[in-house]
Amino acid sequence: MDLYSERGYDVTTVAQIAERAGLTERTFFRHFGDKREVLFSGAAALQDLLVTAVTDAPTSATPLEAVTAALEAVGPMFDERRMLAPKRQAIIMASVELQERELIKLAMLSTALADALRSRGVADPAAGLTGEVAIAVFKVAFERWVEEDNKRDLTQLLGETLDQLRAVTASS
Amino acid sequence: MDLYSERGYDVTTVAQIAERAGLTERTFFRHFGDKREVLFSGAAALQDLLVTAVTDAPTSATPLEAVTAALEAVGPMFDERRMLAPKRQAIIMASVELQERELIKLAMLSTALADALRSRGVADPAAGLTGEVAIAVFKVAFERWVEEDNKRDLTQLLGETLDQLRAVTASS
DNA sequence: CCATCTATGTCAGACACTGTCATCAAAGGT
DNA sequence: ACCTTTGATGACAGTGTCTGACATAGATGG
Repeated sequence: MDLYSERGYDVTTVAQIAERAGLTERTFFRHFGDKREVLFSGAAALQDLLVTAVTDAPTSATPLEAVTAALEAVGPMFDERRMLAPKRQAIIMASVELQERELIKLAMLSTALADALRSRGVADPAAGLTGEVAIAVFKVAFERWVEEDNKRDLTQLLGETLDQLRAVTASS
Repeated sequence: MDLYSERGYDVTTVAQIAERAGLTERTFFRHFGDKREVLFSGAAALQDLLVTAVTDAPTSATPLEAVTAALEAVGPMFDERRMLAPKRQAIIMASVELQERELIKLAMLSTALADALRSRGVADPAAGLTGEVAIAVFKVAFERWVEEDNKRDLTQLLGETLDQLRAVTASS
């Protein structure tokens, strides 16, 4: 991450990363599938958090309420690391390649949420849609959080964005 | 696309594509930014269609109604080419690389929609959120359309998915 | 008839990533 | 203590993507 910040993602070679880490280029690729994956290794933990929150939501909760609980669960995780997240995000925003990786990770979160909802008995068009919508809310809230320099908690912004969602989709 | 279908995306080299097209490898990269872009050159037209639909929506339309009009506008475009779309989608679904490219194209559509909404005077959290939600609806409807082997029109499925969206996000 | 522009070919090279084999150290069983 | 096995690393060669630089040919336009 230091190298990506200093010189930029696309101009730093894997050889340079390996050198600074005191390893071989080959060894780097044994730890990470590719050059981008270094920045996304934490995605698995995030997914676990989301899925267990949905699974543990009360049976009476609607699909939207279940994913709302999941979003509330991940908020604090980011609020704690509010120092690292913006630096990481700046790197990602400077590279299309990295944005692609970020998007597919978010898509994986969406399908994981949808699967968790199906395990709760949610029918199929609704499950997939709710997963997508939850990630949409996360994306928008996270973007604002970074733009505002973390002046407000991500948790709070997630709540506001969920309110906005209900307002926007309210049948007129 | 023929080569990608026959042998698979990742095992076909650009040299093979260039040979079948009667060109040089170098020339291929002058026409397409990379190996994946061949399958996504039509995204620009799709974006234009969406944006103009939002722009041309009546001033009285709510943000959600405006993007609904946009989705209704792109439906027929896919229903016409219902022969080509599944083949293309099968190729994409078989390759993570291609899915990444697809996701970033969809994300670009989302931001284009959001920009068009802002031009209509929609405030900022709502504009971005509505763009994301519209793309979420498109993704879910499109997935069903392909799964069902185009038995129903995409236009119809988009309408149903929008209904599902309102049902799912209805305040309880 | 010349100038200019555009598309293409040719070549060399950087870099990401993979397969393969060798090496070395830690772990564990007898 | 000795052997075996396992896991992590290094060394090395090779393929494929993508880029930069230069040359060439055909089309276009004055």
